[in-house]
Amino acid sequence: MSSVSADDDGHEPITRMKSRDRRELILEAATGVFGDYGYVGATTDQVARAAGVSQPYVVRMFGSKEKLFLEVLRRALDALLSTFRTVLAENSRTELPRYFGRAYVDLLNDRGLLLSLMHAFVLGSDPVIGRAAREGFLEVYEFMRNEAGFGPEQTREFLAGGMLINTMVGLRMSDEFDTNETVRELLTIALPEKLDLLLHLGKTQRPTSK
Amino acid sequence: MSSVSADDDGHEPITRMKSRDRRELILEAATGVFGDYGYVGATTDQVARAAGVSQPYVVRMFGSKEKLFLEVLRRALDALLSTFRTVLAENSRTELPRYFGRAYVDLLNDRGLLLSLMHAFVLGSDPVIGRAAREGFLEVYEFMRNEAGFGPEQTREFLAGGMLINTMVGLRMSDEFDTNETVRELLTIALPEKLDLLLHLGKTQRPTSK
DNA sequence: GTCTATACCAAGATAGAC
DNA sequence: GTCTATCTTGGTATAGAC
Repeated sequence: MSSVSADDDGHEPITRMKSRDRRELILEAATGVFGDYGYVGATTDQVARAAGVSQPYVVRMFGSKEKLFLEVLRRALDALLSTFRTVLAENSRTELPRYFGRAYVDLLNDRGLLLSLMHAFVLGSDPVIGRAAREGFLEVYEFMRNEAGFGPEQTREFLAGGMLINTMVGLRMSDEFDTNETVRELLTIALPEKLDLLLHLGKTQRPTSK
Repeated sequence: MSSVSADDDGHEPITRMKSRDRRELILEAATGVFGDYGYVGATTDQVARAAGVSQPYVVRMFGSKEKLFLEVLRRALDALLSTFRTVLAENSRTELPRYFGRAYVDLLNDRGLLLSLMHAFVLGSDPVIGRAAREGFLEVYEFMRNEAGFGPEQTREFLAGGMLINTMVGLRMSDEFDTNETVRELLTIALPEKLDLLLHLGKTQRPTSK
């Protein structure tokens, strides 16, 4: 413990920072919070506390909760696509599906990233977020077809597998891995490999209160 | 038009009804609304207006928004499973996957049903809804494995395909079918057959205001 | 069985100080 | 660049009349 106040919940005077850095910090925190509670369910105050700043500051910096979410979505898509592009550049064409699968599951390390994506994918009826989400999904689709050179059926299988993984994660199915035989079976089937990774993410940590 | 008030937005004196029937009516309305806006995003007032009753009445009848959603979830799962059971009873074992696929897409007719399910599947971090959602998904999984006799890989493929369809629907991807070439391509790939069905659901009708 | 009125709280956003 | 204080809205739930 340092010599400052014992109240370390992030509300003691904070060091100033370049706004670029703070921005990154908040975006990371927001990715986690949106991943856990969804766009509507998450509050800007939760994001603020997770980032160690004040609630109004979050709104100030991004203009609105909606704009913040759009940035989180953008970042998540960029991370996804750039991961795939790296895989594409480093591996032989034939083994791609397997490598993509691994890379995808690896993205689970970035807490909330795939989860935030999934939350966006269910918000199609929202006029602004829905549009962004559709466009985002299409980017991924186009990457598969055009850059990675996947055929229609191969693309379908890959996307479907991804959505199944997302659903398992969204459901926090792994929370019951130890206590439920059927869950073990299901997860073993649903996750091609790297099951261990999903499990090591640990149980969902839910703050006692909102 | 009948002789009653011209204000027909559902707020004129309503005929009394057996509570069982009213209950069904509200559950149907709620399925649609939750499907469109998600559990958190939907309001009990939207549900009430869609059902033509007052907001407090909805809460009265179900105890809370949460309990209402749990009932919607339960009903959706029952509909899904009983549909599959019917298919199972009526068809030869060998062609099952195809028939299940069709039956699943047919469920899209029940506006909001699969959508509400999908919304539940992303709420794993909610202590009560998350638990119900996991259990629901497991019911479907067990049906496939035990009742329908699907093998692990067959089950995986089926569930994955289902989640991809759900995602397409959640994204309201079909709203852009006419205006976007890539969307047409994607939807043709993602929906094994019965694409027409998805399209005939029509554009998402979003009430001007909440 | 169903409504109207309303209490109450949570959350996003704004103003303005430092 | 960042905070505290606060306005405002909207949404769940309760009370009680008809």
